[in-house]
Amino acid sequence: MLLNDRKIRILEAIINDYILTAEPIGSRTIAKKYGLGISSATIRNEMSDLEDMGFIIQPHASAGRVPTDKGYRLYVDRLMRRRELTDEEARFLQSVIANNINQIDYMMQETARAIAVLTKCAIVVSEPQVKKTTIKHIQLVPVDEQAFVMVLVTDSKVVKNHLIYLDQVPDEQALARMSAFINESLRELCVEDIDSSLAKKLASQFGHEEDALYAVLNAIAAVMQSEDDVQIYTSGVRNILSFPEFSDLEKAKAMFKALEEKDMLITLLGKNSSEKIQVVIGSENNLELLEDCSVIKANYHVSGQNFGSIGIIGPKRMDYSQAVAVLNGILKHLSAVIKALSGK
Amino acid sequence: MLLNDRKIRILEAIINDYILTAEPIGSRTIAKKYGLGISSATIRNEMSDLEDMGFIIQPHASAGRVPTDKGYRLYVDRLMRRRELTDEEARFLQSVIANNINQIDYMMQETARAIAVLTKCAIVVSEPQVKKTTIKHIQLVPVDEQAFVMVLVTDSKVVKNHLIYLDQVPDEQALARMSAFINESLRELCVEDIDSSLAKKLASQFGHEEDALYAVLNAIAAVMQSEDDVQIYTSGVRNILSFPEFSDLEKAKAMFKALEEKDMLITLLGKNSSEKIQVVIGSENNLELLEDCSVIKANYHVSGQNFGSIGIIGPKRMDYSQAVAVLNGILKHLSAVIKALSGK
DNA sequence: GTTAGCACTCGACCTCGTTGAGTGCTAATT
DNA sequence: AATTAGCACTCAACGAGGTCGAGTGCTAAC
Repeated sequence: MLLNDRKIRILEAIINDYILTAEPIGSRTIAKKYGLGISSATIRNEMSDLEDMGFIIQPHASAGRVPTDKGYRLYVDRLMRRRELTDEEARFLQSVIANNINQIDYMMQETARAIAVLTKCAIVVSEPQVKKTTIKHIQLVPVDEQAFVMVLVTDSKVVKNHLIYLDQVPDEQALARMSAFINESLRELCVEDIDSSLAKKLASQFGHEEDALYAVLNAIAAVMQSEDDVQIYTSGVRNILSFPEFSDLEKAKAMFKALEEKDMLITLLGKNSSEKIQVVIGSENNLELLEDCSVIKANYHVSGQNFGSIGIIGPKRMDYSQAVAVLNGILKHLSAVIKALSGK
Repeated sequence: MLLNDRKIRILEAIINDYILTAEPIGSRTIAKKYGLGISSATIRNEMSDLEDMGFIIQPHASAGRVPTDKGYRLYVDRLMRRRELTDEEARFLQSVIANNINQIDYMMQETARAIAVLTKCAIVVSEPQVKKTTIKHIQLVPVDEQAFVMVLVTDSKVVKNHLIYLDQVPDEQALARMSAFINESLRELCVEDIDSSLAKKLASQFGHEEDALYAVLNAIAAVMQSEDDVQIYTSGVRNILSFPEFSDLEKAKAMFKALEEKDMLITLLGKNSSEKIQVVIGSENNLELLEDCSVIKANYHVSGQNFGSIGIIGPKRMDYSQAVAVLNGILKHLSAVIKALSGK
């Protein structure tokens, strides 16, 4: 059977209406609401065909039609109008990015919150993994008689703190010397390169304050360890309560629970590092718990560095065009801000 | 009317049962389930008295009784069995505290998450305010040609990072000198003491690299500014969905929304800094949105420093004894860990 | 190929009677 | 005087039955 132009127009009407109302839509409604110049009976025949082709389905015998995953896929690929962000949306996103540029690992979380506000969807963010990046600088900063801080800067400008407690904290000068020594030894090393044999070698080279040196190297390893498994944050999860598809409390609960399962979210955001925005509809994600959801996701790279991934999770009838526009907007603003800062 | 022993035992039975079942409880049930040795008719009479005294109430004419705020208050003050944490609970909390002792500002959030798991309630945490504490140390750490990090350590061991972008980043030695100079000038100063006149004075004293110095002082001010309004975090908010009192979707939504209102949460946690655990029942908190909830809260001080506050929010029939035990446990473990670390 | 007409389906909603848990009151019992 | 048994009454919850309306598929006419 051929998917002629009229069928497409009808399918488009069904999907647009369903996105708006979340109610199954019947032939008469289409005839009345979307002046296609044909009668409801004709539309009925065409709808029957569309159902045979797998684009729409009847939830039960005497109900209207609802788009299937295949229907949404066609919509996203061919029918959806791609739009730009409104000025207001753009300004909002830009301000969030600009305001958090001083704490890059925090920025993605704040951005997620902003997207949640704009799209009214749930947002998942994964942080960049430190182990893939190299150590740029280490600095030991005194705190008091029992503790000092190890500050670790990676080449992707992520800064991590780690308090180190010790019976005998070296004085400020000693800490500075040790910082310099470690920096000299570890500069540009990948975080993965640090192991116990390296620690031993360094300790013998440095020759004194062994306790402190070991503690620092351990701390570096600990930071690495904790960053080793990807960090995942969610935001705006409560937004799903506003969607009628989750007005069943059990479904809502299941959804909340699903969005707490880190492993699943990692799978969801995926490992591919394409810079293109991806739309995953319903069961395409192969995750049973989220088969009623769609995900729009993107990876962020700035000058070749991975800043993490963002996924927008909503019901299958979510506003795809907005979601895509928002992710595109972020991509644009992020590079713009970074470029402006690096002064070129 | 006198609140005699028998009335108290009946009230206790009602509250205990209601905490368990969330259903209004009638005289016959009490007679059967809690062998008090009196008939349901007698219990009916006593319940009628208890209602007159304001301890219980009938939600509607032919229903059983439910405790009032006054009833819960009596329960918490006089009837509730105070219990200790189980070994398992204690171990769990201790491990969370110990594992995050290296990042103190992060520890409270992780602790909140742990409490949410234990109590199945929603948890609110407020961070300690930097402006009340003094600057212990500042360190400038190079990142790359366009940026360096200002690391700020407060006397309560909280460490804050702030990336500073500049056309001309001073080299490592210059940064070190500037760190030393600022430390010398600001040591033990309260964060509130830094203003533009001080900045001018310091800039003229230091004499060179004015741009960078101003940027750093601004950054210090910015950190102060952002910390100026209390930071509030929530955890385990979705737990409220499991309580039957919020099985009405509208109520659940209202609750979610309420727990996003920062101002309200600040009011809720309160400004008083008593070290005692406080129980606030229902409308005692004077917040209409949360009048169906109770809050158990505590402030944490270690060697006189405020670490922030934690509030456990649940329905009025929550497990008060567990909530109190958990907060007590945290208080204990926190001091224990800190003491162990400071080596005394 | 399109449309009007019609029988049919089925969820949503309303009404109404039944059930059962609960109360308060009164009179009998201890 | 306190307790209890008994009874009439109340009311939410539940299920059965009925109506309504939005929707369909099919057939015959245009």
